[in-house]
Amino acid sequence: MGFDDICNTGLVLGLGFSSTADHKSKKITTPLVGKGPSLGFEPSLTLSLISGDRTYEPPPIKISKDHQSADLYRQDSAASSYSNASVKRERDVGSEETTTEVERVSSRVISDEDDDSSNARKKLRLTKAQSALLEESFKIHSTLNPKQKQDLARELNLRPRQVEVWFQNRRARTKLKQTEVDCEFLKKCCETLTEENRRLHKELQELKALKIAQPLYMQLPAATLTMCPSCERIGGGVGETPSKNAFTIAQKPHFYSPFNNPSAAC
DNA sequence: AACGTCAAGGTGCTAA
DNA sequence: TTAGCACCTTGACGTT
Repeated sequence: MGFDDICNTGLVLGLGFSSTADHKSKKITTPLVGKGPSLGFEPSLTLSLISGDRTYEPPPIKISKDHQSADLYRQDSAASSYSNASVKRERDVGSEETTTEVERVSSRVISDEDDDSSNARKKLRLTKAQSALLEESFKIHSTLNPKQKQDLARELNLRPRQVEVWFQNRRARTKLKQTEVDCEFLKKCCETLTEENRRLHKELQELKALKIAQPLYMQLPAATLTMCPSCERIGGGVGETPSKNAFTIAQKPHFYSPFNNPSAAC
């Protein structure tokens, strides 16, 4: 069952987050991966009727200056990105790496001799040792103060800016991963609630049919019906108002019936 | 060739 | 004003 199918039930499932922390908050003190969904916010699901005229609108796409003058930017970017020789010397830095790591990085080195022959932006790859140390540090603290950054950069033979960028990207990856986990969790919630909704609709139809089938004199007054205690929580009537019926049964629309299976919520 | 990954650049926001 | 961050994007490189 796809998401479109879920959304075809005549109901709208709202996915909300009651945030406990501003998403722009500066400090993320713990890595989020693997801690289950919704750290820092509480997912909330609401089922409501489709209003009919609302469609999903993706967030506005930001058009950066890059797109307006792409070619110019590429030139500038290529020229500026690696103008700092300290980036290019990064390969020499991981001299303690194994032979496989040497192989891994060999094609990425821009030697000083290559420097003036090509302005092309070459991708820096961190060595396994560097990545491992960065990961280890990230586990301890996902953000760095300037001193930690300096120390780590010195230890890794990288520029502080590179360490900073690595942590920024690492946080972004963590957040993306967490978002995917949350998404899966909410999809499951959606499926569960859709199924519950379907079941309750069916139960309601059965109750209505039962009521119609019974002779009028056999219908019990409301006061004699047994209310399902757990349904105290499930509010909201479906269908006609009680005042239209021969009997006024209810403030709570859903009553326990001995002819039906009790609610799964019970 | 298409796609995924990731280092790094650009931009806007916020707190100090 | 500025540093630091999130977010978005680019481009190089590896993999399929």
